Amino acid sequence: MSEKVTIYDIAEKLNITAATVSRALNNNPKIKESTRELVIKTAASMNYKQNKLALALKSGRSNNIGVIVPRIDSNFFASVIRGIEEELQPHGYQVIICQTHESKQRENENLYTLIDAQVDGILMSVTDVTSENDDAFNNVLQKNVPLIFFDRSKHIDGVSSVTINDFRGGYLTTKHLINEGCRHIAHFSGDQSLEIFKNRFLGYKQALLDHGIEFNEEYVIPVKSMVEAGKAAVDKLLQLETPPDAIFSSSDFAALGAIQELKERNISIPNEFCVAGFSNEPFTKFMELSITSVDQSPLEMGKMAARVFLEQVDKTDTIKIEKKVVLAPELHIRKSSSRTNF
Amino acid sequence: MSEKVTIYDIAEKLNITAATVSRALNNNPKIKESTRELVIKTAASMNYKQNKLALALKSGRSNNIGVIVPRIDSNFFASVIRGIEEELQPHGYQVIICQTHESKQRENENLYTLIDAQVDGILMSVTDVTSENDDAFNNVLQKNVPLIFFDRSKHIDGVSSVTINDFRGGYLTTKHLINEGCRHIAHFSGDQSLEIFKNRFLGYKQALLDHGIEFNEEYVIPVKSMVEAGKAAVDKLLQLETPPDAIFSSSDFAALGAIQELKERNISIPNEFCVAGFSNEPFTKFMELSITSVDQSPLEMGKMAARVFLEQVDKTDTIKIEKKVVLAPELHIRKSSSRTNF
DNA sequence: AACAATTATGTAATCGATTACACGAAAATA
DNA sequence: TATTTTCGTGTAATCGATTACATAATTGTT
Repeated sequence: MSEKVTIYDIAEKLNITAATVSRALNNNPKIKESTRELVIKTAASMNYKQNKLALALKSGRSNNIGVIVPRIDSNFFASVIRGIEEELQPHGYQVIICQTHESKQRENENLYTLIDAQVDGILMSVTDVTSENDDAFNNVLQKNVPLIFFDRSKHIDGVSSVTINDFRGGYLTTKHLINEGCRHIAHFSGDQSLEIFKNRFLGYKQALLDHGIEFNEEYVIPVKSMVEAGKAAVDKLLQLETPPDAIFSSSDFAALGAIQELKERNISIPNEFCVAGFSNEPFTKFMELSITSVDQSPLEMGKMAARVFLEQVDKTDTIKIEKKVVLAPELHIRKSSSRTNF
Repeated sequence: MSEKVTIYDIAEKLNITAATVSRALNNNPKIKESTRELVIKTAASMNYKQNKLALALKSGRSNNIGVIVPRIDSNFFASVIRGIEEELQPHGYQVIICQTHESKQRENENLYTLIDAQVDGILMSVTDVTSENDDAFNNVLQKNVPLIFFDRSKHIDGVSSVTINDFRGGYLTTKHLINEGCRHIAHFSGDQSLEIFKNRFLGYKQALLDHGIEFNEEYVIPVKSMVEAGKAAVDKLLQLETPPDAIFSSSDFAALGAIQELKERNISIPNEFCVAGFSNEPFTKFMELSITSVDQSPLEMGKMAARVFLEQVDKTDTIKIEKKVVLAPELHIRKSSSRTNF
């Protein structure tokens, strides 16, 4: 029962052609009103459902868009995806998810796979920008498939991006720490080949400069986005001749690790030491000692990326609009860095 | 440049037929070795990529599978999806994500949309089981598309599911609280029309019974999975004649709210009051007062659901294997309920 | 009434790949 | 050498929908 019903079945039943059925269902104005009604009624009664695959083959558009992220089980990326899905669903697009696990090879595979699957666009957060081999990206562009970067982007001509102002995020946070009286501010930096981390670092540096605080190379520690990494980094910092009195971490997880380590050493937060993170992961506000962090409005970022995609799709192929959307970061000041009062 | 290369282009170049090209590329044994090599080499040199849409139309299989969850930006669901994606990717399947936001209507829409998109299977966590209208589900089954429930399931003949033993989760947690000396254990329950919440409740009840503790209806509070809901529930509980001395919450977020409220009232945890949650959300172990919680092994659940799907797809259509996989919950005992020592 | 203009529908190609069937050529057998 | 197998390839239909073009049916015009 319930074998697939096609427009040919409807046509046969009504003694007309599949072409007429197709036109009737697509509101082609050349169809007699009575025929249209009859076809629509019959289609409904036969429980007809358009075969999207046939449509896709004919039109060359799959109505699927691909999203590539390092991993999906992080609040930030999951929220971005949520935003994308919510924005694109009403337009009839389905979202296909791929993860890179920070592997450039996986990223390339995913790109090729998505193109093979004939997606109508690719929204992604880049995994690795050091590689000089951009074949996979070029392949996407050559195929004229809209490509949009979010959060972690890469400079490629004709590619739009939606990011936050990481420089400003770093600047604001550092300035806040300075305002709280900290004068020896360390920085946990992520992989500086990624712009987001580079910019957070630069914002940090600029804030120091603007407030007459000397930049100290030793205070910058490369750190993975993990609790353990934060602990180890604190250990390292406290061995310095002049240990710092604050940390601006580009990762909430590392910030958490730092706090745990400082507590174990009975260093009082925020009195003796202030800590601020980045990303506004849910746990930062849940802690008893809530953690100051920079919100990246992931939901908004996802929606924005989706909107940029919608603008680019359907545009004349020849014109390449390169759009750079930069969202404002929002510093959430919490207990881990509030000496004044809370 | 780089116009789509088809097997016809290759055929033309080599002065053979598209059929031969197709067979050569598909390792059909009837093709002369020399021809095969030539075709493969030429295909590579022309940068040929198989059009998956054409293949999908011909074969009726899209190589996409749909995943429906209430929301993606929750650690649990995101992790399940991660598991699904990792397990299915090597088999050439792409994962399409849909969210219901706990709306039955959205759930139905998603089901129809995925079927329209010709997915090869649907893995989902049910949103609402109260509804008697199963048209959307029946539509899936009629179309012979494998349907697999994970976590939140629903009894439908021929539908497999992967869940955890929620009863046992509830039982273990409650027993643990009893072992810690609690005798008045309250329960934050989710929507009991969902089996997961029903079973956690039943496990809780059974543990009380088995340990000679009277079940008190007043101690069971229906609670949304939100921090605020937990606070309100505590407020309510403390007004009882005999307030409880412990809470087993079916939500980590509500458990967190409870802890916050108890702290505000200067009730000491775990000495005066023990709290345990459910889901093992990342924040539960990050808190200074870490929260006892039940782990649902979401990654494993996702992988398992994917494996069940792989078993069912390609099976003779007539045989309906109904597989019920039940994973073991794992209680993570933490500070919020550890009176003994930690 | 004869012809033009309009409207509705049919015919057939197309999207790109797969595959049952047919057929010619080469190899094996008698 | 004649005949049967085997092998390799070509022919053409198919998946389901869309659409340019052709044609039939209807209406309008003089």
